[in-house]
Amino acid sequence: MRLEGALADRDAWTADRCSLDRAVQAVGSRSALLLMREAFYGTRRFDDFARRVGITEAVTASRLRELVAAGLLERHPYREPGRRTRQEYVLTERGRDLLPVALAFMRWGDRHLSGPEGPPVRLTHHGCGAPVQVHVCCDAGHELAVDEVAAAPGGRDRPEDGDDGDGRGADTGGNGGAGGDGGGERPAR
Amino acid sequence: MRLEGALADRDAWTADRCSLDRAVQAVGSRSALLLMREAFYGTRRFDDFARRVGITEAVTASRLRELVAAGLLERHPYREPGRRTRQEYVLTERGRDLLPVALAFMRWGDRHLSGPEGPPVRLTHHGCGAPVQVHVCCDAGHELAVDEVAAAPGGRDRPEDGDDGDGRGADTGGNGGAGGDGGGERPAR
DNA sequence: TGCCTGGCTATGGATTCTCATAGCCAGAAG
DNA sequence: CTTCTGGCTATGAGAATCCATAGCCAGGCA
Repeated sequence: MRLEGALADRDAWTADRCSLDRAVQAVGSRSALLLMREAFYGTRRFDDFARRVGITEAVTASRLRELVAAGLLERHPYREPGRRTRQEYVLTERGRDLLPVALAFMRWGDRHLSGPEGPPVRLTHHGCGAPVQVHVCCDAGHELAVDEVAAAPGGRDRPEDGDDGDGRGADTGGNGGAGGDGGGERPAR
Repeated sequence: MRLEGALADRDAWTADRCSLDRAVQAVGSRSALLLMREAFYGTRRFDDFARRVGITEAVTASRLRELVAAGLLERHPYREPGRRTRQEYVLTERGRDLLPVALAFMRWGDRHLSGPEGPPVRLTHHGCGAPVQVHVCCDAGHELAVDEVAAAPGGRDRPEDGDDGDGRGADTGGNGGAGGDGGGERPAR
């Protein structure tokens, strides 16, 4: 990784606003990540989360509350005939945006931590059947190795960067427009 | 996400060998991830790690030892003139493979957690200057949304990603030059 | 009315992670 | 030899996370 501009001297700046740090603090616990995995698998109900993840109901309640507070999940009331009203937990746009994180972890584990039996779950593209990967690439389509990534000081939006710098709520839902850039948004399908 | 084959009934199987879980247990702590971030930034020495990450030397020593044991970093002795021999910590192939995880977290934080000031660090492709993204896509080049990912039972075989546990060094995602590109591996747009 | 059940909460204790502080060791300096 | 310094380790306290075990509450059911 190459440090550019004001970042060039690594001792001249601190990473106190680091997005990686913030993200890890927000959703980096094991149980939170496993709950998100289940949400990606389609789970919506409290006790399904607890049972499928294999954590206690107390932890489930606590993490689910945090994930809702952080905006990754939303509570929606539902009611089955003859049953009382319950809450289900559904992914928000922000929660869905965490997919690359979950899959990147999963793929790394597949590659480096699965024993001779191989990985337990295989991911493919439902449309074409090809294996799923998580890539680091630039908007021009090049895949990058570590030493091809350049880090420069950030700041408010620059036209180039394809996404809303804002954060909070600004859903990328359907393509927030954002950057003129002409790339980096939703794929064709 | 679509569950296929034996996975279709989510209550008929348990995720006890889950790669995501294993990966998180192995390198999911905040300090470990931040140390890896510093390693990606180019840091190699003990006290630089401690100071730049902002954790105590005790934690630094402990995590660094774990990361070496897990094969993400390697200790190499070095010696400056007039100084005694020291150890430096350098990324292994397995450690470099964690880049998508770190950057996926970072990008998510950039997008959803950075305040009005915007993200503190901007990542670009050193070669072409375009912003860096982390994509979930299939080998055919399609970028995938959550509901396009299919999960099927895994197992050994599958030459492509069946890479074993001890595997260091293998592969690196066939791309090597990557660059050739012109449309090959990139997300379809 | 009273009991039962599914969904969620509360409490206590064991682990794990982190910080703060102090200590150890191999050379360099004197 | 003694002292100093950079690199690393050890120890104990506090916080976060997790498990196990109750407990509560709304509504269905008898």
